[in-house]
Amino acid sequence: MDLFLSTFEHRIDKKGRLSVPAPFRSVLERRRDPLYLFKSLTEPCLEGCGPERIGQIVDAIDSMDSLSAEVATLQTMLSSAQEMKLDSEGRIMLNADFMAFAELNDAALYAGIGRSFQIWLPDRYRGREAEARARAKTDGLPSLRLGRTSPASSDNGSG
Amino acid sequence: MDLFLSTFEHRIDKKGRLSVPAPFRSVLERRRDPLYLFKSLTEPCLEGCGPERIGQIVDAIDSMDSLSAEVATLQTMLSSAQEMKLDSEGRIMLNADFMAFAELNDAALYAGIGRSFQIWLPDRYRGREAEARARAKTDGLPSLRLGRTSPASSDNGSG
DNA sequence: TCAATTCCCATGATATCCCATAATATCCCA
DNA sequence: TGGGATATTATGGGATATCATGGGAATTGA
Repeated sequence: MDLFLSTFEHRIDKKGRLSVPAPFRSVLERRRDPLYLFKSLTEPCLEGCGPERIGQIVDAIDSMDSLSAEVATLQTMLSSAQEMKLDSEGRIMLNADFMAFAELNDAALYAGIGRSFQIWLPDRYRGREAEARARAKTDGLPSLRLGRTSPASSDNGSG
Repeated sequence: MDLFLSTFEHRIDKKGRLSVPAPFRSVLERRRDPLYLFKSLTEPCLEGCGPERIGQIVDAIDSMDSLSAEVATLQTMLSSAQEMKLDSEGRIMLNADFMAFAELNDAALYAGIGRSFQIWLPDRYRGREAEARARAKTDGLPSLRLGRTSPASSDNGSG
């Protein structure tokens, strides 16, 4: 079970190139997965994942009423998704749309969140993190049954 | 699993030519598929796909009651469909009917949505995208069982 | 013959390849 | 355990290939 964890801040050079953190790369390489990025639907950041998540969205669209609002939403996700090709140094190039959406300029922060990761403007991410920690202090933790989920799974269902 | 993803905005030159995005072309070339375009039934845009999707529509018609309204609807899709020939630079020419239907003039936006893609008037597309994102923020994401969908796999099929 | 296409070539912008380098992490062996 | 040797990583730059786009010439078709 290899996951995207931890955070990494990398520079975006003047050609627009951005290194993918080596630990994330090795997760993808181990699975022989290409990397997909798409614009988050709810936050000003980019989401990174492997092909299985993209496939789930494609299949969900096919099985839903094509006139529904949900399908339009899923199509919006797909039409912002892109298979990223890494150069020989493990870098990606963010297109202008991605850069503008996440308001990136010369640096980006990767935040691993398990099965996927996010790419943020570093300062904005750190602000959100501080907010989340403050909320946890006042509101308490979400109900997490750590240490005991369902007994069955070889693949635990934390998503 | 090669899919039509991401968006591309291209110019329509004064001869009426429009480049097909290189990533879309390579999906079609890899499969040795011709490109079909037809008028969307539900939106003011054109739909693009390979022959397998056309075949699905034909098969669906064959299996349905030939007097039903659904059959008439599917037949309408087919009767607007056209196999597009690409020139040596990978461009297509949209006929007057297609241009008028999608209200295109000097630019077009391709939106990849997995197994097919759409061609929009750029500004209109961006308006729709903004609406979809606003809706997602208020209504939440569609109920996608991410991390666990049906056991039927998504990653075969094309490769 | 005229208009509309198709073929072919040119071009600027941009992405990609390949190499270099500095900093850091890892390995290896005394 | 220490410390030098080696590998990995992030980053940068020049050269090359690809891509979108435009225009002239040849070809088609009515």
